[in-house]
Amino acid sequence: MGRTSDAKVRLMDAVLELIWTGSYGTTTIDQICEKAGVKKGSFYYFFESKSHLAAAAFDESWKVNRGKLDGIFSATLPPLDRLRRYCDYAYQFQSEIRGKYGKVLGCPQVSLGCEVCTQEDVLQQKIKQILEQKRKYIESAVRDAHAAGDIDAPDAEAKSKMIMAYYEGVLTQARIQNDVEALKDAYLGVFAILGVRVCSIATAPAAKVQQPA
Amino acid sequence: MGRTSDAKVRLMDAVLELIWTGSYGTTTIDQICEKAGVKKGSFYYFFESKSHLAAAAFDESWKVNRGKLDGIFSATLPPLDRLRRYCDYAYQFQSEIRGKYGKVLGCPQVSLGCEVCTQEDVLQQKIKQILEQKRKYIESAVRDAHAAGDIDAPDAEAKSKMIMAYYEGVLTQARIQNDVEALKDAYLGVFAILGVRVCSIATAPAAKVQQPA
DNA sequence: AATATAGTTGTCTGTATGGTAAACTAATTG
DNA sequence: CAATTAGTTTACCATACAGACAACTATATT
Repeated sequence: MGRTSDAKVRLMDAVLELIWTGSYGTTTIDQICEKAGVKKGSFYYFFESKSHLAAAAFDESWKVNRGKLDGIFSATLPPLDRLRRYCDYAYQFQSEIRGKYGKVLGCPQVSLGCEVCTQEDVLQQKIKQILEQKRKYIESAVRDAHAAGDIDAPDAEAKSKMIMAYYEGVLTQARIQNDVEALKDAYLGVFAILGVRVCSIATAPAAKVQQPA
Repeated sequence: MGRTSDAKVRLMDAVLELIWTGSYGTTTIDQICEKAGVKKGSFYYFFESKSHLAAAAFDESWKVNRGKLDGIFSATLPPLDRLRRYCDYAYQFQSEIRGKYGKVLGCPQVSLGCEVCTQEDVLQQKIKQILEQKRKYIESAVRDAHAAGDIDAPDAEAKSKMIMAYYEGVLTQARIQNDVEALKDAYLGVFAILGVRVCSIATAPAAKVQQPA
């Protein structure tokens, strides 16, 4: 074995941040290399193109992020609490992002997916796949809520697609408007879609979502 | 007066199509000029930059499109019918687009807004402004529905924001998934958000939205 | 220490890009 | 028809870009 380095992960971190804070199209390989502190030769040693790097980076990032969602959507929690926590998490997280970057950045997968879906097929497939996995969390929460008699939603898949559209829609709006406030009440929309009488929930908000280290 | 030409509108048409079918970042001035059949010198005669052209084009396009929404949201129609028609329109329109371009393209304003919001301020403001105007249609429909006793929605603005997030979210998903099917049932989500008992509506679907010439 | 492996660097090339300037052409008006 | 205005074209420049490559360095294994 030769020596090891973290240049690969630095490149992945860099591209994620550049795409998220800007866009895929305007992010250049030179920029990525500069931010990562990696020379262009090394870039081409590790990745064959910008799109391959981006796909790898989103894949890797999702593996990490999944753990957070596993916690939020823990099966030990009442199903509607999980959804509530998911909304709270979005607000919390985007607020942090706003503090860090001065801007609300929304959902990386949707932003990138929306931008490249007609152009970059490999990347596009990766994004679709991640978003589909995200939806599964919602779907099983809805199914559990129905089974528990909390809501009437025999078609959990259909409901989860609605909620997903709404949730990602709110995040996209937050990005475009550069405003986190709409996220604060996002759960109201989710519960409305599910036909939950919100008053009974609003008085007992879920505990704050813990940020992992 | 010297001679006249339609090079300006050809440029605006071209940039709209290129951004919508692709993205803002990857659309070059040379591409725009080629598609419009206009030389680069002429481009710079009419517009000072790509972003200025895009802003003008979106502005102009919105002026045209507004007429369509005025029809869909006609105050003479029952308020919930207006929303239903709006959803039907999205499905119809995106289906046409899919036929024409082979791809579902979603909402131009959201796609562009999401892409450039951290980078192009002029453009960003224009997009925000158009989206806000779009929302107003929904808001007044919700207010009228509440006044008519069809729904219980004392805060029409808040509800309209939810519906807007959902509606644009469904369109964005349609683009990313390249699938119009979710749009067919979009009205279900809208009515769920409004707490409408959908069964009573679903049996009496609104008339097909007419396409203006 | 020898050698293979893993990682790094600076440089080079061809092309695409935005942007400018100046020459040119067509329509309109007095 | 001459002057003016509006619109068009071509040629050109500097820069930024993706991508390739060959030379180089550090580490691990034997």
